[in-house]
Amino acid sequence: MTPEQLSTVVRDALASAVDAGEVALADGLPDEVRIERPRARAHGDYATNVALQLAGRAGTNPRVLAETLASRLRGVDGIDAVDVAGPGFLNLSLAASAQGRLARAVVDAGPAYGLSGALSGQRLNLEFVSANPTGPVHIGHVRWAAVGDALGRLLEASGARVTREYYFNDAGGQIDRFAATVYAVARGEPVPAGGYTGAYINDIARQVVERVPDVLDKPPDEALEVFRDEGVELMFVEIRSSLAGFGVVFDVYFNERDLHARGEVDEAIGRLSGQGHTYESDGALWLRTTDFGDDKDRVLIKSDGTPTYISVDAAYYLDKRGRGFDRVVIMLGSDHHGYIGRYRALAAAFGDNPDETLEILIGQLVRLVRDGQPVRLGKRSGNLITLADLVDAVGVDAGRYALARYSVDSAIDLDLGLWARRTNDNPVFYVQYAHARTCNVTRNAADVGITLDATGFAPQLLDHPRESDLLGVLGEFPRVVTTAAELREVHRVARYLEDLAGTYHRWYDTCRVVPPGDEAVSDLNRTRLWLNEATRTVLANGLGLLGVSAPARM
RNA sequence: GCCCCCGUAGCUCAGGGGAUAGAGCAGCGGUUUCCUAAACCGCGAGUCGCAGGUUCGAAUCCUGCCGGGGGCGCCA
Repeated sequence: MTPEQLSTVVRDALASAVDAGEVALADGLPDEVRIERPRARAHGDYATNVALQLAGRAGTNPRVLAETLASRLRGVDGIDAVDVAGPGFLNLSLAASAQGRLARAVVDAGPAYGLSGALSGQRLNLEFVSANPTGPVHIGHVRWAAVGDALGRLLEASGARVTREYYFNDAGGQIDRFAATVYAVARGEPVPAGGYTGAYINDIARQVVERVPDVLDKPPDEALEVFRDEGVELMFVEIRSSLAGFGVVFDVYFNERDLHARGEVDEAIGRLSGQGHTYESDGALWLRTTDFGDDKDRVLIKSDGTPTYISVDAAYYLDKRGRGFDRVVIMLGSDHHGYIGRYRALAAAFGDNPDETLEILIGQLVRLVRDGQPVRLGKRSGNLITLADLVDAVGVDAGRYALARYSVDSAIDLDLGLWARRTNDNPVFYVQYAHARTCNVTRNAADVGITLDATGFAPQLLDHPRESDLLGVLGEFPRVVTTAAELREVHRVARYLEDLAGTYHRWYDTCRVVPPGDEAVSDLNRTRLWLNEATRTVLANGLGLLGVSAPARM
């Protein structure tokens, strides 16, 4: 029996008590009865505080309500024991057979175990990374590369339709400075003020000259354009390929230039003006974002006649909405948190309810540390550490896992020494090792003739406390996935996997699948192989959600 | 001055209002004629920053304060 099924059973018991007139609920039945795994084994396999929650509404005291439910639950098939404890908790213990059947259900579901329709019907646009094409992807972007990609997988697993999108700022002043820098370096001149530094600039300059050999003979204006177009293109190819090397591929790479070229920026400004949300002052056009909760108004068109980034963002927001997304999710670094107010104001100015159509996720700073000292210098980009530097130092799996295992609300220091280590103080190896171990058990079992054969599956034999523990953790997985998706908290999956890995290792230590020595193979051995395979399935599915590999051998 | 995030064991961090606050690491002590010891078991370790409030019940929600990090352009 899964926690979800148990939850339904308890709700049914409540419903029948209401029907029988034993309980009167003012606002009707709750939609869902929450079932949790109690920390202490003495409190049963599962517990619910439903009686504590509803006693007030039922006009009775919690223990009385709990007893009413308990008497109805005691007869239910698969439930072994029901106790009322403390102020009114209902502690439930399952029969081993009812709990054990989960092993087979998980194996039968395979890669689908953990998928749900919790978010079905939602169309989400996830924008993340969106690093400017003026340099390589650096550490400031990498957290969202790992977390955003994993979040996309989680949302899809929960039934949402997701588009991953990269916004490519290929217009504006920073690109002008980038082009000027590359042009200057190609001519052997010093980097102009406000320009970019780093070894990658020399690479780009050299490659542009290779692609357009006569570029330096062109008139400066023309040459600058070549450096702009070619340089940005080369930079973008590098960004895409470094992200792909990190396992992050976007469905849409959106060019800012297209917004300008298609007139969408003018259109967005026109719409805002048409609805009376703008005014002129100091020669600039302002958007009255303070009408929508922002702390000050924002400039849409500068006094020199060019649009600000807010105008472009307005156009981009409209573009996304026009493509049919219910919800526009944007993931940004903490240095952009001030952006939330104005972006929400934009959505509101367009007549949307930002609580429903816009979600801005803020990730706190990531620093890299080695031997207790902050790592500041990257190889390719002078003062910045790049994605490639991180992958060089710890590899893709450890990099992704390390970034995904902490709440994005916390600033983190990643210890490169730790995450590169192949020991169990490195959480990603602890989890991957558990997976490799399940595979090894399967291989050894096959050698003595134990295979996943339904005829030998006897769930009532999985009655060891460690088996109950393991089955309990396996049963939580679907809810961990949907909770993580709903809360946009990817780290919950990583923490769950660490819990599962530990529970598995403890089970493995005590409960053998392959019988020792010359002992005969029994149904217990055969049934345990199902449990082993169920664990492998969940470890693999969970690691897959994080974009981390699940090795069969280590 | 205003805004966002954080403050839990020596360290790094989990902990969606519930029972005796957890894990990993570090420290100390153990476990292998038997599926991978990259594992497992045991021990010690806490004023959940402080003060109020809401609640039957607060690490969790609210307010204020203290400490740390980050931000507040007609840059993007």
